[in-house]
Amino acid sequence: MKSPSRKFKDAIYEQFSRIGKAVSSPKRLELLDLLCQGEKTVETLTQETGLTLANASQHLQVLRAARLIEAEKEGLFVKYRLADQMVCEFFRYMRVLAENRLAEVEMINRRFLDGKEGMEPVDREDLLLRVKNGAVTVLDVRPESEYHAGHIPGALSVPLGHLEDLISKLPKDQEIAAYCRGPYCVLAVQAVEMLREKGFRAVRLEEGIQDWRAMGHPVSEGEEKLPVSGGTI
Amino acid sequence: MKSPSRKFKDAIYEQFSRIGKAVSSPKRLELLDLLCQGEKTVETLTQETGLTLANASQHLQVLRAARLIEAEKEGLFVKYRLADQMVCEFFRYMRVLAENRLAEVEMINRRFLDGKEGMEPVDREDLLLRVKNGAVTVLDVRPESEYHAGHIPGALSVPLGHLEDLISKLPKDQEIAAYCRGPYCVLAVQAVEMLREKGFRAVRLEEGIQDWRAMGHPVSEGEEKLPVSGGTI
DNA sequence: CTATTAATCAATAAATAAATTGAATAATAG
DNA sequence: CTATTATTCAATTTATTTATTGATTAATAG
Repeated sequence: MKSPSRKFKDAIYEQFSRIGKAVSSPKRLELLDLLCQGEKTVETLTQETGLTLANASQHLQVLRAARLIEAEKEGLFVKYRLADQMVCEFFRYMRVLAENRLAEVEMINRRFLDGKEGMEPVDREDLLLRVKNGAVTVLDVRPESEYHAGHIPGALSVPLGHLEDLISKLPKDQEIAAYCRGPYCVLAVQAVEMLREKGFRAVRLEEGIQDWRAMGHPVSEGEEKLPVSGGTI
Repeated sequence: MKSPSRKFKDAIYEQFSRIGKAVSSPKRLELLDLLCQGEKTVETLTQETGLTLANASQHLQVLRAARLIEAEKEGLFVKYRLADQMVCEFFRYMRVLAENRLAEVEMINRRFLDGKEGMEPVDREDLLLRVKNGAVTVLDVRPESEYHAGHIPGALSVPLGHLEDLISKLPKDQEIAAYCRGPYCVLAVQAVEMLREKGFRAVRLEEGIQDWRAMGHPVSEGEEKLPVSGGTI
């Protein structure tokens, strides 16, 4: 006995809720966040999230059913990627909304960073400016494939696992800024800890590449064309 | 056996998912959409959504637990409102994402408008320009309280239920543009149908006040200060 | 005080979603 | 062809969410 306009509204909000349902699970949000860094196979996503393979696959299918991500088979592997850059921006907006509205987010973050580096309140405006101007050595400590998918111009690709090997080649005279996937990614925190132990002046850049992009800054893809000292070491 | 950084991530994404869970129900999205138009009592929201009172109340509490909305008791009534304008922008972004990614949205919309007015492809850029310049008579056909909470400058408040009474006072010489809550609200569609039956040149402005605001246009609150012919009739 | 009204609470049944397990596909190598 | 590897499917258990019902609370009027 529903009116036509009631049916219409129900149908429309039902559609909107498909997006909501897709982003209502913590694990799916983590998957989305990872895919914002670039395309990945199911296996990679499984390892990064700590899910079982079948479970990860199912979550990915839920995200795909909501048209937030796409899959493409490449040989034995299936590569998943965002269906649209807009999805990344949506996720980012959701993250910022959570940061603004949910005091718990800051609490959890503070508790985790307590004792670790990165807590010291760096002047972020100033840091970002120096990063942009190349006045600091910028390290991208994410896996290499994510660096290739998009990185801060001039940044060196030094995946965390290789930092120990490459650390001797880094310039001692200039300050180092390490960044990774964003404020809730732990790679850069660990990189800075290691760098400081070895006597480097190192700070963590909280922004991920998507934050960088959202601020209107340019993003490089693939290898760096070394102007002076950029590129993979 | 979870590592500290695994625990940290789980806790963080768990928080993000609170937002996602809140917007994973069609009815809660409808409630949010309504609250984007201005604060409302539980009773009003119940009527608008077709929910039972207890059910609406429960959904509102879910939204409140996610800190997306706030409640304030005023006498016998409880008024709910958005906790932050950002919530409205988030909802809007979600809506646009759904429109872009889910073909079903356009299909449902087209099917509903089929036969009704509003289908005719009006030149929206041009219409918006004329609305902004006051070259058309703009009718806000939402309930009066929503008009007061925010409306297009120069628009007349003519709630749909009063349109029949006030229709004789409207200018016949100028084109009329009716708007309501947004592209999926049916009030303006109905208003335009009625206006055309009475011989007016009338078009529907799909944009709601939040779309208008998002486009960077000014929004008026309260009564219109009639410059020439604005304000409530 | 009692009656009225708006809203919430509490308990339940019904529907959905999540994680786990083992089996099934699909692409490729040998 | 068989074996291997990456992924998905299907079935199940468990947990969570939703809508409904009736009782309860809170503010106000008489």
